[in-house]
Amino acid sequence: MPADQTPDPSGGDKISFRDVKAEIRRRIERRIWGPGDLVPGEIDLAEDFGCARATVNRAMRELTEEGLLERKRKAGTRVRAMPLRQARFEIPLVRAEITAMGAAYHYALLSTQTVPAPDWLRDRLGLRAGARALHLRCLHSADGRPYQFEDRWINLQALPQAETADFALQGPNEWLVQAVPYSEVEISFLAAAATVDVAAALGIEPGEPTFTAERTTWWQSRAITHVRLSFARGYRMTTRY
Amino acid sequence: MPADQTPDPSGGDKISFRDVKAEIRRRIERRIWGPGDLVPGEIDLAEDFGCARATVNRAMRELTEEGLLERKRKAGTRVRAMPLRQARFEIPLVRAEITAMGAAYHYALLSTQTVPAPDWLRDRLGLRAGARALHLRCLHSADGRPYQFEDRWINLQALPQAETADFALQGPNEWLVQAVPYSEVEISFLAAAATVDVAAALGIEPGEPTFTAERTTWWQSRAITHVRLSFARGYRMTTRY
DNA sequence: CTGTTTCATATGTATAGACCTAAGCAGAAT
DNA sequence: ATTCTGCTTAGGTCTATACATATGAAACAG
Repeated sequence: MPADQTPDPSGGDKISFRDVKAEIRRRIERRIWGPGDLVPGEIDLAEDFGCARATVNRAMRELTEEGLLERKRKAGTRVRAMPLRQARFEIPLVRAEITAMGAAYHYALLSTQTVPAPDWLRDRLGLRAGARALHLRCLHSADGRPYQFEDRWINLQALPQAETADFALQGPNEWLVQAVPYSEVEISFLAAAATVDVAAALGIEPGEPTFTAERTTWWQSRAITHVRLSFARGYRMTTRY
Repeated sequence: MPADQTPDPSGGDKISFRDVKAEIRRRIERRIWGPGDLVPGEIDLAEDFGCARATVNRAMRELTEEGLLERKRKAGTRVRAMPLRQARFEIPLVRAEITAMGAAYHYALLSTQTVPAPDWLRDRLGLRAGARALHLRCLHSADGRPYQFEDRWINLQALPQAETADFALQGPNEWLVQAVPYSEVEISFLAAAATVDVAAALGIEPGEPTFTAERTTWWQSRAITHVRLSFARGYRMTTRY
């Protein structure tokens, strides 16, 4: 995780929790406190740094959150023997992703269909037999070139208003965000061979490796939607930390 | 992000920042505070909830961190119109990943070679012409089945001790973690067609879609290592939030 | 009408003090 | 030796208070 973005308030005289974080980081990087070592308690550090315990506490709490420290009551705080490598990916809406690249965003609805949910979908979303689902296929383009193919299923039991919504102009993702405020999500990434229709939509060869994301969304324990996103050739999901 | 893991301290009488978080979450989910709305100030909320401002502050700070709120001084706090979808992936060592599945971990070093860094690598790591690099190829297996093929390059200028290290028993990843404490990382995920040697190592067909991670690591602005990890057929990287 | 200054205000953070709680440890009881 | 019991300790959190800082908005100047 990058350093905090607030500018260095080094003019100030009081010690900030940021200063404490930075100093602890430094001591870990320089191996002054080696992996697995027990670090001094909050009270001692507060005294060393000339600040309140709460300040040290916040610094250490955040460093723990970032994977550098391990804390346990009574046992004290230790430098993680093996720093937790964690990456955070922002999952923007396609529109935002494309316009952020400075490209023109274009959306097209390829097909809509209300059908009985297939078995694998019923299984995935926990629907009863015979449940109906809305099946959408869309294409998102950047500067006229296919960027992402969206294959979406919406649970009509949970979201009946989806059946009458118009997805010709607004993508289902954007419609859903305004229809369902906040939700539990399971997302996975995988490499898949392009199926015939994915290949046709993206303008690639069937069987080509395709970076794919699958996302299932629940709201208050009810499955709302399942989507499979297939990205154009050469797509990379990148982050720094 | 999942709810905090600490057990509900509902026996307590004082209001916890967790309670405040949960209640604010509820109000957002139930649309009591709709997207884009300005929410009451910390002082008002503290009064409402019957707790100190610091408690409300922590609750709102964390919700902001989690992408549900937007805060600006003087302007106040708003519900994010479009909640920031962010996923955090833990990048465990392969060993941990495999043993966590309950499978037996096995590591094999396929080849080691000290060579002049190829152009693409020099470019990637910012090395000068003629710089030497250590090139390793390894296979990580789960219950005897290939799981991940590792194609790693180590900058010998930055880490000369790598040349004499023994990677026959310990994987380069684990060696590096103990050699370089904490580092800046760029990681990307992509779908690639298996090259001949990747396919041979993983026991798949050349050209098969392969989930691939590429990671470059710096320490104090010096490039340390670049690695390309190719995962076995069917691999998925999954998370919930 | 536009650029500048001032002011009020919401958030951001530091502090001292208090109490809670998990958990390591030691000594007692079995 | 093993289990139980309490003491002690380090972190976890809340409170009340104070000051810092960014910034929207209003007052003001050109």
